Amino acid sequence: MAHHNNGMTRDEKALMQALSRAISVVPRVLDADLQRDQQLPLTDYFALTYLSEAEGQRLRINEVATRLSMTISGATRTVNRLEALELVARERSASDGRGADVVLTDVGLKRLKAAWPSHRDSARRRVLDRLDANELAVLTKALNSIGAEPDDFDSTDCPPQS
Amino acid sequence: MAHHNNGMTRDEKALMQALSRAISVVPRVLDADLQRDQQLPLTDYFALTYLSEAEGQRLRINEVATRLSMTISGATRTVNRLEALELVARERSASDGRGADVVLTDVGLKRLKAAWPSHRDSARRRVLDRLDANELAVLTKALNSIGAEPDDFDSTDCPPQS
DNA sequence: GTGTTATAGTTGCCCAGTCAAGTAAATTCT
DNA sequence: AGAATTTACTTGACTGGGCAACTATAACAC
Repeated sequence: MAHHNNGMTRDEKALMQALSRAISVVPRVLDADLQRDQQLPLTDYFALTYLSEAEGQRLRINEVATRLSMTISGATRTVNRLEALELVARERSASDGRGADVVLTDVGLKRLKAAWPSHRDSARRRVLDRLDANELAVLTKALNSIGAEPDDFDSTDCPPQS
Repeated sequence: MAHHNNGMTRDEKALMQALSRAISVVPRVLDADLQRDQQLPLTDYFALTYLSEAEGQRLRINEVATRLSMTISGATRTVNRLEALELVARERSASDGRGADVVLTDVGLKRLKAAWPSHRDSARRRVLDRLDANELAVLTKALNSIGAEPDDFDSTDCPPQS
């Protein structure tokens, strides 16, 4: 019953619990808010946002993937969805014919502008309003420092047993 | 009210960005670590953990769902997976025949014990080692306060701390 | 008792996103 | 130049999990 010494402390356990709760809950509620108000999935909204901020309102697929923290194939499918709605267009890159630039369309920009207030309010209600300035700063720094590989050991081979 | 009439401040934007990155990345890396080392999905690992901590090592499906922050149907499927591996068993509840208790089996407990060091190390490497004591405390509190509905939610959601 | 409503789970259907394999253009090697 | 390799996606197969509809039991009304 008791904690073993080589385990986590109570505080560490509490953090991991809080983290896994937030990880499940936050994206769901933000997405639900946006879907309800704007019929736009959160991922697609973010993709539009990143495009709107990009030079020439265009990004390569892999840049979309990076910004969304998803795989390239995931980004491909996201762009497919947006393209079907004509919120973005694919343009074969002049400089590199292997892949396409994803370009924000006028419709896409309008859609983004229309969705923005809703997402902003949602983010305030669900997240921002509940944090004071200090928490905001610490949280931002802390969240940015977790997750990524400490130092890449990708060449890990198969575990002992087969 | 703040002094920005329309958008978010730079800091607020940075937070939302950090949050959405962490939300994508953290579960993926923790899950990948555990799958690689223990062939056990993170969700299933957490389910086993909650069962091991429960009175009589048993929980109703809906309690599993609550702890995992997922829907009841999601929890049903998680339990199905675990049951197929014989890590848990369903037992029709004596007191309420509508549903089942999910009981941790001996095999399940062994599996959990075997997986625990791996998950602990993973959590340290990916998360805990990168935070100092103050960050840990602030982050825990902050993460616990975000997400849930502001309007109509039970104050039981705000966890007391000792 | 019978009928009605509420509750606990399960199941069918769907969607987003991952991985691995495939394709096509670009780059490097010889 | 042509072959080999690397890069930049795309696609097929699959998985996890959500929603809504359904089943079975329980509880309440009469």
